[in-house]
Amino acid sequence: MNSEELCQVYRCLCDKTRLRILNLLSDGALCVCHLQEILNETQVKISKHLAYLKAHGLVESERRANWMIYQISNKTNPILEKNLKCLQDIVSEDPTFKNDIKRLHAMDTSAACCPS
Amino acid sequence: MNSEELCQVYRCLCDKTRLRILNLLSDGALCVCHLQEILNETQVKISKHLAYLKAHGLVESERRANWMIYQISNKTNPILEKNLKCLQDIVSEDPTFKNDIKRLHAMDTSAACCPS
DNA sequence: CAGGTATATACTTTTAAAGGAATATGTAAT
DNA sequence: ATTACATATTCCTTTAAAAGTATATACCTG
Repeated sequence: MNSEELCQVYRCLCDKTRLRILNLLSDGALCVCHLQEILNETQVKISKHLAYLKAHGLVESERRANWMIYQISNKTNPILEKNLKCLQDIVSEDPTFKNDIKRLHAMDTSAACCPS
Repeated sequence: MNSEELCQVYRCLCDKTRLRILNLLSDGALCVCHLQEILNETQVKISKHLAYLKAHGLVESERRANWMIYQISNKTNPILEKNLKCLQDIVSEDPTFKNDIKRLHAMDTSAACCPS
C-alpha cells in the first residue's frame, strides 16, 4: 500500500452513498436490490457506486442466479480495515447510518437473493 | 460529527499533497515556505491545499510576521484523529511520506519563520 | 424461444476540484 | 513612501466524478 493507493481508498470513502453501502456490507453480504431498498436510492446509483468500489478493490461480487451479491473484499487491506472500524465508531453517532442498520435487521431475509 | 462531515473529512484526505501536508504537520507546526520546500511544490499549490484544509477545519493558521504557521486543528475531531493515526501507520510503508519526514528533520530550524 | 427480473453500461449534463499564471494582500525593513 | 518578501486570491482550463435517462446484458421460467 502506497500513498496513491491510500488516496484512492479515501476517494472511495468520500461519498455518502458509498459510506452507507460499506456500513451495510460491514454487517454481511447483500444483493443490489436489498441495498437499493434499504438506502432508498435508484438502481443505477447503487449499481454505479458498487462498480466504483469494486473497481478499486474495496468490495467483491458474486452472481447468484439473477442476483449479484456484494461483500467487503476478502483481500486484506489494512487501511480499509482500519477505516471500516473507524466508520463503525461513527455509525453509532449518525442517524443515517444507524437507521440503515435498523432497516437491514428488520428486512425479510427469506427472499431468494438472500445469502444463507 | 455526522455522515456529511465524515465525507468531507475523507474528501480532505483523498489528495496526495494534502496527505503529505497532514503527515508533516502531525510532527508539529510549519510555515508555508517550509512545506513548499519539503514537498518541492509551487507556492500556489501548497497555499491552496492549506486553504482547503483550513476551510474544512482540519488545520489552523497563525501569522508570525511575514509567515503563516499552520498546525493540525486543536478542536477535537475523533475522525480526524483516528485517520491521522491510521496515516501514521501507513507512513512507515510509503517512501514519499518517509522521505518527507526525513527532509523535515534534516531542515534548518533556525530560520525566523520556525516556531520555537 | 419469449417474457420477466436483476443488474450493468453508455450517453449526457452538471458540479467539484486540481493546477497554472497573474495579481493582490499583509508585513517588515530601509 | 518604497521595496522586498511570504502568502493568498482570482481567473482560467482541464479533469473526475455524480446523477439521470435510456438501453443492454445475464439469468431464469415457461
